Amino acid sequence: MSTIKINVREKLLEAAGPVFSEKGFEKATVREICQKADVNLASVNYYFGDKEQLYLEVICLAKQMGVSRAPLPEWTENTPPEQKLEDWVVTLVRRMLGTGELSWSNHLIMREVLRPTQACEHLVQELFRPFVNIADKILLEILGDDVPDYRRMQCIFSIAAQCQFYRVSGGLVTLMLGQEEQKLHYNTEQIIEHILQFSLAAIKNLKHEYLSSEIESSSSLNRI
Amino acid sequence: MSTIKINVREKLLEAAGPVFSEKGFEKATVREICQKADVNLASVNYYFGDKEQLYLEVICLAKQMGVSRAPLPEWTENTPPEQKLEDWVVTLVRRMLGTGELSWSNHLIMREVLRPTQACEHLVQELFRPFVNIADKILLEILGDDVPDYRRMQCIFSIAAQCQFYRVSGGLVTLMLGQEEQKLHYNTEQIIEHILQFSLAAIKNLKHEYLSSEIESSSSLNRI
DNA sequence: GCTTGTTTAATACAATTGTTTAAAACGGTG
DNA sequence: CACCGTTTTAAACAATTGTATTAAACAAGC
Repeated sequence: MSTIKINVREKLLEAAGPVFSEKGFEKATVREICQKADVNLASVNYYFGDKEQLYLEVICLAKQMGVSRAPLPEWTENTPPEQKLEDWVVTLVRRMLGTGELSWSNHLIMREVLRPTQACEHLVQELFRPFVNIADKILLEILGDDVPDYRRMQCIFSIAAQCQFYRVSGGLVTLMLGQEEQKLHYNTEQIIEHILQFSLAAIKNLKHEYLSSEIESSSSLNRI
Repeated sequence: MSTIKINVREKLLEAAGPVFSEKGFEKATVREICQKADVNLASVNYYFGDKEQLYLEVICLAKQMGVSRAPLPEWTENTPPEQKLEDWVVTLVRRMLGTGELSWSNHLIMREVLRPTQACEHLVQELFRPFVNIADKILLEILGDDVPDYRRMQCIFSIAAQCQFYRVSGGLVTLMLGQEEQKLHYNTEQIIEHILQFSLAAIKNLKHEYLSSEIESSSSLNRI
């Protein structure tokens, strides 16, 4: 007797998430959402005013789920920065490539990244910028403060770009490789391992570059 | 007397390119295209059958323009592979981030990458796979054949990912950085330079990894 | 000049969209 | 039971879409 009467608002929010994520704002229809939520067609306008307001609330919901779904692990004072960076990348890839029941939130957030609306600014402030700031601190630990700020940000972008690639261009990757090749060498764990190794090498090289330019002559070990 | 009578077909193709690129297939309307082309509404169906056929022909046109717009430079036998890789990256970034009058073709192709339709398979075969094969040969020159094939492909994906990032998430980058910061350190040339340095360091490290694992024990079986 | 095939034009059509409306159903409260 | 505010329902509305239709304009050949 307690669950048969669920709030219509909640039913709408739950039903709208996957639909918006799959179809996008424009192609998603109020009729399909209401049908999936098993409520009357007029309910969206009754409870949310219009379709766009419903969308904004769904985005907010997706943001909360995205954080709680794949949280960063706890670190102690002497956790090495390389370990932190690995955790950070793992978390990012998990959030981006996560599959399963709740993956609609990832898709929806990615849609906002690819084609920002007014909701994206909210995501930047509440989700992206804090997450990037964490990576920035890690890189500061690894690189030291001789490397200028914008160079760290470029590295963060390069890492995030690789994670994003497999989410965004997954269809292309499937078309480029055979499907058996993809299943062999492109599961989530191997993708993570490659991104980490690739990026860590580049970062370490950046550090050496600034080290050697500081010492100038004595260091003969610049890696390239 | 010669130019006042342009083919209606061509007018439609030229007008449809920017519209499809800006709005996407679904949101682009036949009415807007016909209005921009200054032809009658029924012309699309008369010359192309339906909207989708027009779209396919526009994609084909975009592919041709994309290649001719930013071609790869000519190489001689003794062009060093690092130079080739730089040319390759420069070409890819130019094709992806290219602005100006003809940039609608880039946008349109990127739309196909992000959400592949049947037209994408054509793009893979005619545009992406040949271009990736070139990079694969370059990396083979740099890395040698001790590095397995899929590792080269992972590197290519990582490079392409970084190029794609600034095209795909340009709006996000603008939101994350201040606009003045973006204009300072994120113009095309600096993006290219960073991607090159970042990726080349990672690739060289990969080479050293396989070199050392080869030398340290004569048996070549101890990869994992 | 008339005929014939091709192109252009204006309009109509059927389907789908978000939104509104007005009445019915519901749930307490006196 | 009667009343009243809230919620739900079915239907309608206005706008927009791709496409079809039908007739007019045109060009070319005889």
